[in-house]
Amino acid sequence: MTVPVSIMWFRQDLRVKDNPALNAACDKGKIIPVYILDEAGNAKSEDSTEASEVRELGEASQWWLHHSLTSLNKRLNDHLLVFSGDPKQILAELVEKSGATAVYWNRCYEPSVIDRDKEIKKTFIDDGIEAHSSNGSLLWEPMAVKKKDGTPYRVFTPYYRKGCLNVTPPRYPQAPPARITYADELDAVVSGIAQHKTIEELNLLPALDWADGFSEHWTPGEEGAADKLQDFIEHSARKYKDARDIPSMNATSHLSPHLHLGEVSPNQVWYAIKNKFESSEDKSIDTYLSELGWREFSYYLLFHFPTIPKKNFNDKFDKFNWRTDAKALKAWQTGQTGIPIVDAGMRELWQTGYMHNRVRMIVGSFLVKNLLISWQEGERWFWDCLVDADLASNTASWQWVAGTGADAAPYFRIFNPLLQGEKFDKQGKYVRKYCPELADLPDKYIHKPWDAPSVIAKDSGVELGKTYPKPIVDLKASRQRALDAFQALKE
DNA sequence: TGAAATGTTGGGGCG
DNA sequence: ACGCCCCAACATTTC
Repeated sequence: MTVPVSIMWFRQDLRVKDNPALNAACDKGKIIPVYILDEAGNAKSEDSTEASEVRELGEASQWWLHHSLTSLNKRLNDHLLVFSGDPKQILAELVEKSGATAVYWNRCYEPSVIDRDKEIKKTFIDDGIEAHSSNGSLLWEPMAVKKKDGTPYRVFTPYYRKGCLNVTPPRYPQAPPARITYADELDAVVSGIAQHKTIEELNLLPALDWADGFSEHWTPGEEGAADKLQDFIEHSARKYKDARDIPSMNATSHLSPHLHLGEVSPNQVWYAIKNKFESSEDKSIDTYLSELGWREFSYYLLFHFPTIPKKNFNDKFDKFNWRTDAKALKAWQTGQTGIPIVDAGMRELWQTGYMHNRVRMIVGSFLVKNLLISWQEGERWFWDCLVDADLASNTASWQWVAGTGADAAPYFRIFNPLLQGEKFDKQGKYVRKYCPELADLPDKYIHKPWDAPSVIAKDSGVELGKTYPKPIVDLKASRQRALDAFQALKE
């Protein structure tokens, strides 16, 4: 009697533990583990509607993916088969060549991917091949959560409390498969498939050495994710509520890039925290868990409002006249705005592929409100630079900051980067780290070098317009300009 | 998961 | 002792 063979199609679930699809596939028999870099989307992007956007991965995400696949392959004892091309066609060919009788995967929630996967599932089932999808990435799947009247929530708190917490607890993490048995002679199976590649051949690493610094901060893969989670639980979770706002403390979990590719499931994080701290012994635990809730909310919004990656959630803003200012945009991107906390954040992003969340809000507000440049520009830059770039979180968060989104910051909430700096980076530790040319300024002027008396500036080696830019906008005037512009829209 | 303007209160200095 | 002013500290309102 022969053992049935299944294809385990890895996507955004690059882990072995708590992987429902992998467990189901292993229960069935032997597996063929597969990863496919989807290039189908790029070819048809011309005629795609807003709702079915398929994006090319950002540069930082590509770097991460390369290392994450390498790590997964190791965990699978070098059995991961990697392809580049159209998943539908490649999977079909694999099924045919291998004699597999079933395909397993965990669901993704980007609009275009949902459509694609539905089609794949239907085709297989029509051909008599089993196709099973599971929930491996979310605590609460979007389709299950609705208001009483059947429409989706638009505000976070009722969504999270009434729609999620009060209805069902998140699925408890599953034990990893007792053993993984691989299908025989995988080499023969893939030998004739042109799209078969090695991980290196996917060409995910940037040509320049831009990403070299990333590895000082990050270890992509399931093990790196577990380490970060352990670190967070031991050192930061208990003080999260207040410490998370201080960029120099690095008291956030740093799990976002790991969660994005599913190197750890939100369920594993949720229960690791819950079990460790019993019934939320302090508010920090609930605050952290609600941040996982915001991640869920982003996926929820993307599912129910699939146009949010491109269009304003609140279409009133469609007629807003954003400024086009290539020079200012460039200054923002490169951390040369002359506003220390903004520049520090943008440079952290460039150097590490990451930015502390408090600072993301500050630089976002600055771009959209002080510079009046559209959130899409910011979103695109983050998409390319962030190792945790995630369509759902990135677009929902930018719309939030811009005031165009669901349950968003109101238009009149304009961060004053100077006050934010003084409040959350009192001694300027964060600014000094990423803007070393300002490091010798006294605390009093670290966030406003333009106010430093000339003697002090000179002593600190700071010459505005030379060693560090003058502010590219006047904070007070640009604030007023934004208020006026948004006010006009309202009328 | 703001900021700034405006309003209110209460303590202390002072005539 | 009292009124007056100043101002910090806090609260409320408005954008």
